[in-house]
Amino acid sequence: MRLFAQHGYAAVSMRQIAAGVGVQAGALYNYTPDKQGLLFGLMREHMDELLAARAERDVPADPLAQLEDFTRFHIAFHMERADEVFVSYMELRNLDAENFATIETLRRQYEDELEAILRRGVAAGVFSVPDSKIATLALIAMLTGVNTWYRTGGRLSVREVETIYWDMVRKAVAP
Amino acid sequence: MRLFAQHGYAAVSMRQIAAGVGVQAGALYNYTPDKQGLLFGLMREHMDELLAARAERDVPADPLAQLEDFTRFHIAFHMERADEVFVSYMELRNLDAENFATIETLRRQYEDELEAILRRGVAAGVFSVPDSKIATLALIAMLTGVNTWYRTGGRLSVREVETIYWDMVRKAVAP
DNA sequence: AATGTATCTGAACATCTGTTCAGATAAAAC
DNA sequence: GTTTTATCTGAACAGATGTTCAGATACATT
Repeated sequence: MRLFAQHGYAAVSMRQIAAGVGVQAGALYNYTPDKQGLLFGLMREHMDELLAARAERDVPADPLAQLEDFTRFHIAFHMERADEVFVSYMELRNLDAENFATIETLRRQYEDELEAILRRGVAAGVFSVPDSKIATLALIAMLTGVNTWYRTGGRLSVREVETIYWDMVRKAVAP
Repeated sequence: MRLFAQHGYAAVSMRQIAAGVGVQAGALYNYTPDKQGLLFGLMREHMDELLAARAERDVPADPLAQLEDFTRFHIAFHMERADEVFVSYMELRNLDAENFATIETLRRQYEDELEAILRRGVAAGVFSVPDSKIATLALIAMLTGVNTWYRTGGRLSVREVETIYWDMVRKAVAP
């Protein structure tokens, strides 16, 4: 996973992966049908864990608290899995049509959770967004952007970053 | 460029590139010292054009108008160069240290323009952001996210997308 | 028409690619 | 202690990779 994140799926050979886990290349084929299966497995696992972790949280009552919860969850989860996030966002094009569709469905599920929050908030009059679908994608892009600059050990804690982004998210959807 | 965007730098061979321009692989070496030089050339050209296009615009007077101008410019420019943007954001890891630093410097220049706008706005009391550097990166990530979903010929025009995002940007940095 | 310059071809190079598989090795089940 | 099962090795495979280069081709200048 670290190898894929650092060099890219296509640039990493089965022999490098095998060396990474201390084994010969041929042995990998006891665990994956082919190279793409390996990538797909990692991606699917990541998305499953994302949705599972999300489902475990108990949802607050009002949309504003739900949005804050989503924001903090998204940032915290993505920050502690920088490699997985990177690969899952970057290597989609290396999946064949079927595998791509599977991952895309999972991603859509996750996006739908945020969109549902926004819609409820708009209906309740506590949010105002020009277009709930676009707002969803815009906010997720903004939040996921943390991964491009955050490095553990920097001047800000995860909690502080959460708060900074929450401030902007809250205002962006304010009426 | 289209090939790099669709399949990724590492997944595209020199022979494929050559075929794309109707030539044999060897002929490419009259134009680039090696494969990475080709990627670097495309990236550098893209960043130069970005900064040049930005420099051509005459800047509005107040920070609010400047921010709107930046937002609309960024979206419009990035939407009409989907492939270049995609490659420039995705293939950074395939550059060696020196080339990477060059591109990174150009990107930083661009980000600094937005940050300067934000700082002026904060100083003038028309903006309020928790951290101007982070806000810069957050906004750029959000705006660049358009490239993940927008397809020409969809239900929204570029101008409409600009306006939708501008609404969210404006509110996100509001006092 | 003859020369010089720039570009392109097509083959060759050494090396790497994903994948397969017979046989070695180890662990588990009886 | 023997047999079954699972896992790993190491070599082999056919083909692709980036890059080089002598020679062909086309074009511009004299």
